[in-house]
Amino acid sequence: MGRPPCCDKEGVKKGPWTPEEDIILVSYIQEHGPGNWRTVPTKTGLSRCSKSCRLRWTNYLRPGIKRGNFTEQEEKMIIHLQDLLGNRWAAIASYLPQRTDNDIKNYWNTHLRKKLKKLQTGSEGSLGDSFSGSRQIPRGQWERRLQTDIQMAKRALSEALSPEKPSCLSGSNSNPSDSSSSFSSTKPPQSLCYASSAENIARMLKGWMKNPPKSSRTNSSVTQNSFNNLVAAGADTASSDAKGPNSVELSESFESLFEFHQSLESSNSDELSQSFSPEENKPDIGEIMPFSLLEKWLLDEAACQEKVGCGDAKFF
DNA sequence: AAATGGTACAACCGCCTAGTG
DNA sequence: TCACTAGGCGGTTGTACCATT
Repeated sequence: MGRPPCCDKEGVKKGPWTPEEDIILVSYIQEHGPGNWRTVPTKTGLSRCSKSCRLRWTNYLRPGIKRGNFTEQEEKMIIHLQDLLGNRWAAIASYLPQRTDNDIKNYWNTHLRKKLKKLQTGSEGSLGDSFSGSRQIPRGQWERRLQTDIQMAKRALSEALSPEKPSCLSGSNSNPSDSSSSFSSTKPPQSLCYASSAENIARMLKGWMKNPPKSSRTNSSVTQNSFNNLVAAGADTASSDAKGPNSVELSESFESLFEFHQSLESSNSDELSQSFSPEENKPDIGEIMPFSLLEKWLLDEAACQEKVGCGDAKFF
C-alpha cells in the first residue's frame, strides 16, 4: 500500500519558485539551519510542501553549488562513475563537488547518454562493449569495487583533512561516506556558511538585474517576471501579497544580499572558496582535496582496470 | 514572421529506508 | 516487533528557450 503524498493538501503551491520565496527560505535556513523540513512551510509562511522546500534548498539554494557548463573532467568522471555505480546519482554527486544529483542526472540524460550512444554506434566494438561491461559485472565484484571506492575516498579525504581546515568546513564533512551527518544532525551552523547561499541568490539576482529578462536562460520567466515585479514594487513597498516578510523586509533583504555579494566580490576568491565551503551532507571532496587527486585516482583506476582487463572503464 | 521540433533544466511524483515511539 | 513518518533518491514531467524549416 502506497503512502499518501506528503503534499496533497489543498493550497500548496507548485511550480517555479519566485525570488521572494527563495529569500524567505534562505533567510529562514540562515537563521535556523536546514533540517526539520516539515516545519519549514509553517514557520516561514511559504505555501510549499516540505519536500519542495528541501529540494529547492538542496538543488538550487544551498551553498557551494556550481551551475552551468560541466567541464570535460567532470564529464569524464560522470561517465566513469555512472559506469561504475549505475544511475545512483546521489552517490555520483558525492564525488563531484558543487554539483547536485539532479544536475548530474539532467546532464546525463540530456548530454552524456546521447554522446555515449553516438560514440557507441560510431565505434561499435570498443566503447560499446566497455559501456555495457559494468552491467555484466558479477554482483560480488561490483560490491567489492564499491567498497574499494569508499575506502579510497575515505583515505584520501582523511589525508586531505589532516591540515587545518576552516571551521565551517570541518563541522560536518568529516566523513564522506557518512551520509547521515546531514545538516540536521549538526550544530546550528555559523551564518558564514549559509551566507554563501545568499551569495547564490545575490548572484542570481544580479544576473537578472544585468540581463534583460529575455536574455537570461538560466531562470524561468516566471521567476524573472516575479523578480522584476518585485524590483519595481520593492522600492515603494508595493508588493502586498508576499507572505512571510513584508515588502520592506524583502527589499531590505535584497539590499543586504547585494551588499553581501559586493563584499564577496571585492575579497579574495581563493579565500572565499575556503571560507564559504558548503556546509553540506554531501562531501565536498573537491574543495577538501585537490580535484586532480580525485581524478588521478579515477583515471588510475581506469587505467589499472584496462591493464587487468576488467573491461568496464575503457572510455579514456 | 510563424510554426515546429529539439534541448535544457527546474520541479514534481512516488517508492524506499532509517529513525522513532 | 510493528506502525508511522520524515527525509532521501531516482524517474519523469512541464515548460521556456533555441534552432531550423
